[in-house]
Amino acid sequence: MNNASSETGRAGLPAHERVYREIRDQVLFGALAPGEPVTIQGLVERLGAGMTPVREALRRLTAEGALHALGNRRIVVPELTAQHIEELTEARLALEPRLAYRAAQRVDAKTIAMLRSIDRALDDAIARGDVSGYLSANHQFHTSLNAVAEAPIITALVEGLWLRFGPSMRVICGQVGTRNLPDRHKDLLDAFETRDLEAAQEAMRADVEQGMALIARSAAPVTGSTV
Amino acid sequence: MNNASSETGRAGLPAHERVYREIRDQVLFGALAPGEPVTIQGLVERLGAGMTPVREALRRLTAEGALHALGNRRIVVPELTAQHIEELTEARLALEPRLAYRAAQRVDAKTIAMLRSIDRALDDAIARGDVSGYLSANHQFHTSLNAVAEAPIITALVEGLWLRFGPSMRVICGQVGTRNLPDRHKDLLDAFETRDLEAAQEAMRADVEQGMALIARSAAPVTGSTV
DNA sequence: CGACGCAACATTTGATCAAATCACGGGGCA
DNA sequence: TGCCCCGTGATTTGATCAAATGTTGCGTCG
Repeated sequence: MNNASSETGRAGLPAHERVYREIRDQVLFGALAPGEPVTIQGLVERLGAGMTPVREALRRLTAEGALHALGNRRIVVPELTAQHIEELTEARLALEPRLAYRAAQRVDAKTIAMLRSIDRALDDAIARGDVSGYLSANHQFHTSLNAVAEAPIITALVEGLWLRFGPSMRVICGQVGTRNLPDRHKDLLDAFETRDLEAAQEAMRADVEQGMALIARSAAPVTGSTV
Repeated sequence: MNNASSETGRAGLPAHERVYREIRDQVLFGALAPGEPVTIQGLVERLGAGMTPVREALRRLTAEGALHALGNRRIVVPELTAQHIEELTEARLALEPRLAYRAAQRVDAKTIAMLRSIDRALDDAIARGDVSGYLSANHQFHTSLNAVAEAPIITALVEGLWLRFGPSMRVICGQVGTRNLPDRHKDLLDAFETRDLEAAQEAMRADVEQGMALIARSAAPVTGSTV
């Protein structure tokens, strides 16, 4: 009971870990806009943590590509160029269908039920026009799926990829609304139930391609937008 | 002229960056053995740096998977299990042939000449039985190749993968000697010269598979070996 | 238009606090 | 009587903080 920050279930963890997750979630859910500068002291004030933990969290996030370190020892939320989007698409297509394939080999009925539950929450969020809810549920769906694949290294790679397009995802959802958002999850879950490995892989491929196409289409070089 | 450490061409960089590269090279070239504990204070003494830079470098390396953080806030060089090797193989096969493909699209004559030069140094190292020389040249070959692919994100992913099996690579070379080391570089370079994209991709696939098979074969669960 | 000065910020250091491991000694059990 | 298990204290190591230092960027004045 030494910490007076918001009780979001991060008790007992070291400060740098808590700070890391805090910032990571803010990147993932779009609380930080692309191009926005990130200062250490600002974070120190905002999160009520010391300087060293913030520093370590920032270093870790830049190593993962969630943040971008300019040469001038300044850190910003990266803005995706068309080049980056193309590369991210290629990387995701190379890895995530494989994870789906592995997951289809290992998934059980209980997990499928859980995934369906998450997917229903996702549909609800879309129906409500709840962007944050959609992003959160979508991420949770894929995270849960990756856990089933039992491939921690590849999963870590993919998580890093998600960190990179998180901020842009938020911007895009704000632009196009929650209509036309990708959801190949039904096909994926059906493939899980029939143990069709190839179909699961294909469904994931389609989901990734659809999502990244959305980002690519809306990728305007917005610099200083209204936060 | 504030730093009295060894002049290895790392002048002008921030201390944490210098420390990071130092440790990373030691991991990559096998100066640190798998299972070996890594302490902050030991590094502080050995590298003559402050505590905070060492701390940041360690955090970054653990984030990349080059080091493994135990729950008990202790850090060790990871030991690869068969599971990990299988996963690393899958990830490398998914990514590196693509990089070779992209490199083949973009490579020019001058770069091919440079790569051939590195490959000759590599052959020399094998002939001399120089393990460190082989590891260094091999890494340099792939790094130079990746630079040609113009895919910084995927390249960063692959670099992270290399960090993971670096220590084991060293151990294995020590066991089997420099004979039978993988070298599909000739095929790769020939494919570059004829602009055969598919052949380049295939050569890289073979090189990766050969190298990882070597690791998998020699992967004994050695715990406390003679350091 | 260029040079100077100011302010904000990152970097680094050293010290201090907290946690975990290791070694050692005593007691119980075969 | 000898061996093994467990509790306790010392020591090593990690985590965090506050302050000093150097650099960068920007506004301003000549």
